[in-house]
Amino acid sequence: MQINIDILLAWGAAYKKVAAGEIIFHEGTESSFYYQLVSGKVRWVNINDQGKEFIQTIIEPEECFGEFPLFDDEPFAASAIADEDSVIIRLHRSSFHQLLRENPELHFEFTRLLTQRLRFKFLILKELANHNPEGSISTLLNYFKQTQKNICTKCNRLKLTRQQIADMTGLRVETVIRTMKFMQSKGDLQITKGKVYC
Amino acid sequence: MQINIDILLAWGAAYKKVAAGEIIFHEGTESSFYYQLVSGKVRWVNINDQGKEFIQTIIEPEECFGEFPLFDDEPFAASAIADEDSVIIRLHRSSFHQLLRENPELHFEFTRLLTQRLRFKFLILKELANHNPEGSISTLLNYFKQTQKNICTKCNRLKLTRQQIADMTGLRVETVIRTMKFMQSKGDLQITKGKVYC
DNA sequence: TGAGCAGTATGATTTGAATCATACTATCTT
DNA sequence: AAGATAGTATGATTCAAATCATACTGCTCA
Repeated sequence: MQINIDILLAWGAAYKKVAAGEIIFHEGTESSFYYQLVSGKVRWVNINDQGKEFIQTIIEPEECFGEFPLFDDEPFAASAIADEDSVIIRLHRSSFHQLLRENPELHFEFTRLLTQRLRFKFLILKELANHNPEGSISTLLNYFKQTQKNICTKCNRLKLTRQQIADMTGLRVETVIRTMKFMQSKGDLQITKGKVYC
Repeated sequence: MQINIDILLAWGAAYKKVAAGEIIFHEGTESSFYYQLVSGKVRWVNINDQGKEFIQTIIEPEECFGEFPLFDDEPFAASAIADEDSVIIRLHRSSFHQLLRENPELHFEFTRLLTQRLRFKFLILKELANHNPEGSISTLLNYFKQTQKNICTKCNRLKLTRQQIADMTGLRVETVIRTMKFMQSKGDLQITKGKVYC
């Protein structure tokens, strides 16, 4: 879900450029803005004491992120880091709330987005709880296929690294590599020159 | 978050009694209703092929559940099962949508609820991904404390069984029992006659 | 075109949660 | 009050993912 850039600008939003690797906001800090990605790629991520990352969501252009504080007045639940040079746009929360009040259809779209994100978490959690790497990876890839995210719709090539899959499933990269090889041997997916085709 | 019973009734909602163990709705089935628990207890749960349960949320009186289909037109993401004889109330989706349209403040409250639930999933997922039973259990108990759920606010006694904690963290009940004993030995919590005090 | 680096892949070992089995305790029901 | 059952607890074993180490391949950049 995205809010049309022209609408955001009309309500006072401002662009911001971020460099690859730059932290847009930190988990645990307060927020006063609505964030939307214009171009580039951002990962919405938790980092533990050992520096290990858990990627909650990979944000793509036109998608919003870091919206929790706007609705529950709590700090950020995860950090946002740019995977590549990116452009984001942000709107102050008071303007954002007013925008929703004056545009109920937009509010419904937003509610739909939160629901889709919550459903995704239900899906991933039930798989993680099964302690079955193949199930977790399979479920994640199926989700990407259905939502047309992170997979090339023309050639079905997975656009993510094994490490990113590992970071989204709580598994180790070695486990993801071996599990995907196994899935290839079963015919569940194809691997050519290291590239995965679902 | 709850919608006042009188409002629900005024908009055409109807009560329904469910017996302990009764399945209110099944994962994967379609829905046309908004559900709210009036009395009793319900668990919102995924059940895998081996019959193992993953409890996504324990629903308490005045809380709604099964709301995803209302906003994203997809089937139920988990099943709802009554833990004890309960009373629920439900409103047809079209009336529910109209109720929100005519009451923007209610819609905002609902958005806040979804956000809180999403934040809880972010929290549990990042802990599960760390493969650290003590961290997962500790985080869950802290969450219950903060939200005053499942813990007696007068004596701090945990109202859930070890099995329920296991079902909410993806761990085995033996692991939860041993980990809680370990946490007791560290002074992180107290156990008296099998009862846990946080 | 070649060097360097990111990403993929393989092998060996460790380890802790799962698994299986069984006993004990608290609670409920008659 | 006693029997039955749910829940807690303990002990032993298994095993698959984590961990550690190292090699190979594809891609980027000069």
